[in-house]
Amino acid sequence: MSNIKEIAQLSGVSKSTVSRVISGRGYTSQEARNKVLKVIQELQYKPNAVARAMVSQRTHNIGILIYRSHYPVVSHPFYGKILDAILAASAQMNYSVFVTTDQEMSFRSADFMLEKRVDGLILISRLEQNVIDHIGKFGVPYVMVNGSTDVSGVIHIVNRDQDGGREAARHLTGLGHRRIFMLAGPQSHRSHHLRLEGFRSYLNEQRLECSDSSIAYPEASTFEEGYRKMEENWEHFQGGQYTAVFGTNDMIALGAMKFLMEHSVKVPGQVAVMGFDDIETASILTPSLTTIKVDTEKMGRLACVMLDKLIRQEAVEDTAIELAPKLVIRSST
Amino acid sequence: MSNIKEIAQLSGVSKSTVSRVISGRGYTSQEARNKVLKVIQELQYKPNAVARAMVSQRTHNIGILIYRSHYPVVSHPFYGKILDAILAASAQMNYSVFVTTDQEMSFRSADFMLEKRVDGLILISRLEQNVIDHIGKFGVPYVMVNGSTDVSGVIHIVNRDQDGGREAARHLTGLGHRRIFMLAGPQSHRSHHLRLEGFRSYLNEQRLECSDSSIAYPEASTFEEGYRKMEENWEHFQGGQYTAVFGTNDMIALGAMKFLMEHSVKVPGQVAVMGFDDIETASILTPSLTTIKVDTEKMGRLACVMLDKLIRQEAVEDTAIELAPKLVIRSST
DNA sequence: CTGAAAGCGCTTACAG
DNA sequence: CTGAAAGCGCTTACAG
Repeated sequence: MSNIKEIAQLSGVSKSTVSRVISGRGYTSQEARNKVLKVIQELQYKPNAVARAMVSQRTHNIGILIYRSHYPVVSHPFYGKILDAILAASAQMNYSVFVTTDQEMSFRSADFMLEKRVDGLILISRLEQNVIDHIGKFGVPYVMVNGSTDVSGVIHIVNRDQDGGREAARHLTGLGHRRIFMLAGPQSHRSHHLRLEGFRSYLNEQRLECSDSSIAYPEASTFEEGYRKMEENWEHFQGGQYTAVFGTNDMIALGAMKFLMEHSVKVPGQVAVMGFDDIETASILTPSLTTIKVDTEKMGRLACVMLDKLIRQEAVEDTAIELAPKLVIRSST
Repeated sequence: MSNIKEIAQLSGVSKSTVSRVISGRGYTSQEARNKVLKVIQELQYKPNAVARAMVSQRTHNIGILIYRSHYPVVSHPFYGKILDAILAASAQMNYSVFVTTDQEMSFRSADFMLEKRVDGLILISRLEQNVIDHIGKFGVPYVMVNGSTDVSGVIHIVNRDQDGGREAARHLTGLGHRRIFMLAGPQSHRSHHLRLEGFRSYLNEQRLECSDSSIAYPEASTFEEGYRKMEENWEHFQGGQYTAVFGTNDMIALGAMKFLMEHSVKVPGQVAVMGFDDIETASILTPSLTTIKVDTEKMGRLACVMLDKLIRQEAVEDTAIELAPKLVIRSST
């Protein structure tokens, strides 16, 4: 590939002039400009971004870190959508993005990104405090998406999960359901915890029963675990006169729904099922799943916008950005 | 962030020595090594990969280009899985990866990657010949995944789609189906074309009827289009005594299945439905979908392995790498 | 308006 | 075994 030196020689000017023509900064004569531009065309010159980064101390690259112990990661129906939004937004803002996934919660991926001198980092989902602390030490700007941290002042974009939980409870009770079985994902995860909390708080306010025996805790937020927990609690469920199931995410709800249908339970006729997230599968299934939609598009976009502000050292008003969830009524309730 | 110069000063040696200690190349005394390593520890020094790339003319970055006009891209149930595999494999091989998605088939994304001086490029899915030609001009190694090109000598990793189509036909006819309705995605796309071709060739060999009226062509390979085409052909379908539907991908098949179920057709009792790809949703739905599994994991991994060979200028035996599809029997047939 | 020089943070021969 | 120098491809003051 050609470089600035070659272009300078071929067009009979100095490297400085070539640089000025390309950047448009500083004075250049019309004549010089024409000659240079012509040679650039002919050689199909592509400026070397590595060299530029070297002198400007800015790579215009950002890194996305996703820690997940299980597949899918990028193709995850929820996180993948956030990633899609980030990719679209960052392209518009002229950032290239490194996507890094890590099975274990190690420093490896983070260090890699640090060595590559990314301008900033987007941390997706839950990650351990020590990783956050580690990254914080190097002064590289970062934002968190759909996760939380104890470090104050860190920009994080989250869904109003508690409100969403309440919304779900309002919808189900509004339909007349009084005995609702809850399948709540890992409570160490902010979202699952808050969704359950919101759901329960609404039931409590309405003076509806909501005992601990009405809650089962799948060990992972997966379809399989949703199915398994429903199976495990099948006898209790039948004896408890439940008329509805609430899962703290769609996958769990879908797993439970599958189990119910396999046992000839009519959904929503006999039991209504509701999830949270609004993944694509939720709308495809028969019956399609009623759920609480998380605005993943906005999450991803805002993550980029906020990170860009941090990178450019602009003032940032809010450190916690909370997005409004939205009830999506389909045919499972 | 600290640099090699700072480390040299603090440990009382030259930059050259520091560099030698870090790289492990060339001689260094035990004493010098200890001093340098100690300072590196204290400063939490992270070598600047940008500077290294500058001198070594190798970034150890690769770029993934995905052109798709519609969302989802990264979270696409099929392409996302390939991407996941690429990410995992490239991390193992110490490459960082830029993920770039583009709505239009422009040079923009490709040029961006070229400017970043990636060591190589992975092109996913179908892309127009002019984009491939453009990339080819710059001498950057690239491989294609799940796509095809007229340029000879280009490494491409594909599924044996024709074999898969035949396998599907064998399965359905083996179950006794004689009248099969086909929903074939965009025929400009290699996969959809070959899958249909394979399916038809098997029927022909078995002297089974396979007229053009038994085929409908959804305009996109989506759930919605599968549904819509089934709807459009509903009368014809009912009149034609069809007992099975074959979709050239799962999404199309799923759309058709949804329509059938909404019209009280028992699947597989009255009509069997079969897809292609084996996306996650296929196993989740009730009834779960019988399909032909594409080895996306291997596709992604091989793409990295082959690209790495090209980058290191190793000899490459085969230019076309074809993976074997696998029949996955579930409950829709 | 233009060019020579210095410098970004490294690595790699080359002397010593 | 070690250090000074040159160079990777740019940009940015600075002189002219």
